[in-house]
Amino acid sequence: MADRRAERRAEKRAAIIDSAWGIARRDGLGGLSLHGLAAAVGLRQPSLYVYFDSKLALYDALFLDGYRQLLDFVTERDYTGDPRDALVRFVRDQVEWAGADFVRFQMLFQRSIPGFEPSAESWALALEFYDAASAVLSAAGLTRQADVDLMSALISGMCSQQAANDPGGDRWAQHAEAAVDLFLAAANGRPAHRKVVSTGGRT
Amino acid sequence: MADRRAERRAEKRAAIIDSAWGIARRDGLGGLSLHGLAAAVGLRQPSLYVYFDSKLALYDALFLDGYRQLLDFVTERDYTGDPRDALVRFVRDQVEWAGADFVRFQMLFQRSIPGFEPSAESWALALEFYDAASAVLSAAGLTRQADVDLMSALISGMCSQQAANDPGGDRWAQHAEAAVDLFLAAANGRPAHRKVVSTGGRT
DNA sequence: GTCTATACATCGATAGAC
DNA sequence: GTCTATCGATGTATAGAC
Repeated sequence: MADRRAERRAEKRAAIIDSAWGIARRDGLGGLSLHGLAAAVGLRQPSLYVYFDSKLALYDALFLDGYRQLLDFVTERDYTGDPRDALVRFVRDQVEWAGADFVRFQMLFQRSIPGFEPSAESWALALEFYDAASAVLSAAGLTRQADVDLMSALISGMCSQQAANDPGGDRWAQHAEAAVDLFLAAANGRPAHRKVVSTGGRT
Repeated sequence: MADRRAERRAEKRAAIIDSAWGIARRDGLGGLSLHGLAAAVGLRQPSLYVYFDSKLALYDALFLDGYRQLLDFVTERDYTGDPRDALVRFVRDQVEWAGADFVRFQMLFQRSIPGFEPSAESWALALEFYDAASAVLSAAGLTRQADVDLMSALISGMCSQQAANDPGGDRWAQHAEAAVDLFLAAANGRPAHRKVVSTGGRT
């Protein structure tokens, strides 16, 4: 078909985005420049405007691409089966995924670029991920708002620390099981009212 | 004596730093410019070089000032008394403090400015804070590396979510008690103990 | 210590030829 | 679709007068 052109265009766009990730990993997200990016893909800077309307549009494409990667990563994995085990795997996967690429994590989960707001289309993909994550938590019995808020915060914190302090490692990822069991122990053995306790001593 | 001059100089430096925080809150940390900052304090841009050697030095001053604020905040509070209650107060205070100023949180705990690395002097102050935080955790019985890593991650995540999603609110801060009790219930129902090494952590 | 003037670089974006 | 050329803005930093 005559969509040969659109296809090659999409491929080139993807190549530019890949290259942008590489530069961002080296120079930081805020250090990304169109001149440098163009040079890296064998173009002159104005030619990038054939593929992106503006620099913010490029950032939006990165945001979208990052969530596409994350969503692909999540959907190609199996979080069915025993809900507790699934949640453990989910947490470990998330932390490892975050630790694999700090700037990608930064782009998706932190607000480090002044003036950048994801487009509605990109944000929709982000919401898809949050829905998928909610399903895994919910299946394991974490449905109360407080539980979800806290578990989300813990996963987020583990990802952040892993990405910032031990990129590529597993110092925080290895605590996935402990993290999940903390919550499940509390959520399962919870009567109407929580009334603890802590003697300060040990048993 | 003739330190009148040094005194006024320090005051002016502090005024510049305060103004810089205000601009950063409005334009983002990366959106801070020396021209804009100078105008805001009634100076011309080159005059800022009397007070700061470079823009990175200004960022370092902000980093230092932020940790000074945090350390003042922590030391003026009382985290003695019942260790569990102290830890609950500590967590709540931290989350509220983070939620009070997103860019300050961003400067202290995220790496959003390409090329900026805190100086050794500034970093020393950061370590003071981590020591103080460790003491509060440790007093409550959280001494194992895994416990400290996870509790740190949870506090960090709560702060991050609070600052990014509910600035000035208390959606995450109100879960301080639940967060602490999760950990203490687990830590107390467990025979102890291994030795812990320094966390060296940063979010 | 503050100013004017300016160097000098970088950057995002546009116009128009090919 | 890619280029050359260039604009205009911004931004950091320095020199030197006062």
